[in-house]
Amino acid sequence: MTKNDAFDLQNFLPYLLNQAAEQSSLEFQRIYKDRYGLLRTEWRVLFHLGMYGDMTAKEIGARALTHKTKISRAVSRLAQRRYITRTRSENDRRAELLALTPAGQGVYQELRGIAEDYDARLERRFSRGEGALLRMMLRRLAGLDD
Amino acid sequence: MTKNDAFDLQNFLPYLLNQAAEQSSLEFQRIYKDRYGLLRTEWRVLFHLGMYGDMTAKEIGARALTHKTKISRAVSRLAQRRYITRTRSENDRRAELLALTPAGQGVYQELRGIAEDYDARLERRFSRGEGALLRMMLRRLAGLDD
DNA sequence: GAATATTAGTTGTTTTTGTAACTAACAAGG
DNA sequence: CCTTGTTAGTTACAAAAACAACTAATATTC
Repeated sequence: MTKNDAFDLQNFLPYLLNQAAEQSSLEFQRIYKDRYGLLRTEWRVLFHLGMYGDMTAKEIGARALTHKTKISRAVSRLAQRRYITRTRSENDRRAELLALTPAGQGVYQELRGIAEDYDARLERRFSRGEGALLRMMLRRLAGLDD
Repeated sequence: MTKNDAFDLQNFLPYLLNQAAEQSSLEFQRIYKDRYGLLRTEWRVLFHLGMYGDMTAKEIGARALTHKTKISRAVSRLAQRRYITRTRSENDRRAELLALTPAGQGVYQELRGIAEDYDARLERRFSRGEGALLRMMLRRLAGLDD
């Protein structure tokens, strides 16, 4: 009658994922937050532009699986800080093309270095091969491979 | 000069962890949210009590790595719905011992079943052994093993 | 054993998020 | 064209989270 299988909260995947994500995000944020006061979505927008080149808010939202209002607000704040510019698109005047300013480029470069270091530090917690497998599984769970 | 190593946002662990966590949490919430209208922290408090027995808000916070104000508010709402009772502790009258009511037990049992099913469904996305490894790595990242 | 510091939990205020409704531009069908 | 529908992005309002300040009880220390 009573379930005696090994289900445990500490092994429940959504719970574990949340804990791990929160933990590493907090730890990572402690490194860069004070530096530039960027919110997570702002950080993401910055990285998308820095890493993949100019694009519209919509494209960022699609890639990052993030709702457009979140993107919109992040873009506003980044523009206010003069990290990005917004240029209305020629062919579709609803959309605007986002691009990093030199200042934004600088911030991106520095944050990217920090991210690489932090990532490498996390990687060191796993044996060779484990890290790659972990990333693959997470990508699958995140639906990034679809 | 230019970094040409393989760093990619789509492989950055904190980013991936967040995406995966958000994705699975949202999906899982869609299953139980409408059912009982529980918020995530409320769900967690309920599960801690159901799974590990009566304890104080503080203990739950420590186990779940959750801030006390979040726990406090979750406890209030659970008590309002008569899912838990709060009894002032004998030896320390600041603390109160939390316990599930029969109604709370019932909800917990049902939600636990749902959780087990969902977890099993996620597990099926991975080959034998991968799932266990994933959980282990996540526990390590979450700092649950310390 | 009074003064001080700590701890369990709550409450109030500010940020951030989620959701819906909105504007302006485009697309398609008649 | 001109009505109807869709899309990019914003804004307004409600829900939730973060953070700080608070109360009341307990520990500590001199």
